[in-house]
Amino acid sequence: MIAAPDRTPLAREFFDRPVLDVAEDLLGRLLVRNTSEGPIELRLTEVEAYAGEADPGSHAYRGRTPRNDVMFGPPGHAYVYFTYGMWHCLNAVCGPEGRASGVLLRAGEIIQGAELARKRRLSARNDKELAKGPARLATALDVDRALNGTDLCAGPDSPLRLLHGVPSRSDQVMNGPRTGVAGEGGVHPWRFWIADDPTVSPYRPHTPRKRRT
DNA sequence: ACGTTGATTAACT
DNA sequence: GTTAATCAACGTC
Repeated sequence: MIAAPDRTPLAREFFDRPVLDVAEDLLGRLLVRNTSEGPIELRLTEVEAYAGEADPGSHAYRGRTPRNDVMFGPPGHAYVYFTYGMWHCLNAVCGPEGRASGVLLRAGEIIQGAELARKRRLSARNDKELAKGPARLATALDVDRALNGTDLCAGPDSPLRLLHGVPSRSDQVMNGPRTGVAGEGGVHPWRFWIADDPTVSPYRPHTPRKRRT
């Protein structure tokens, strides 16, 4: 007998904790996107923690700007940023207000609305690739900066929410270095994923860019 | 391995 | 005000 996942939203207090605790605890939870065509639901399988202004890997490292403003606000809200001229990535803001920590939602398994996700991810060769990577996840769920600042703890009519779902057992949670983070920020094993899950993205080390002369 | 693409920001005038 | 380097990535080669 398998218990049905808990479909109540995560409470504000869930996010108002140290970011590493929140990151690990988010694995197995449900991310629900209400689109005009219907809901898309995703079970989180991979995340990364970003620890505020002291973290060289964080957008907040150089202080508060219009772009990262949401990270400095109250926990439990969505921080969506645009990167590489093409893609969006989705984070959940954590910790006490002003701390500017957050969890990047890197990958997941689409468990409902796959037909809607496939329409947005035409290059995906199979359903396991629909949300295998942070920009793929955002694309599959039709997340862009219009959703920046969305309250993830709100009611069922909200466009983007995080529900309790079925949290992963701690003995299935792996951790290691973050993807693509250079220098001292790269030493922290702050990437968390569910062991042996086929929707987890491959690890990619930081690639230094060529300096233009 | 390489090209794509544009917001953001530091470093200039 | 203007410029140029940077960037938590993906798709195609």
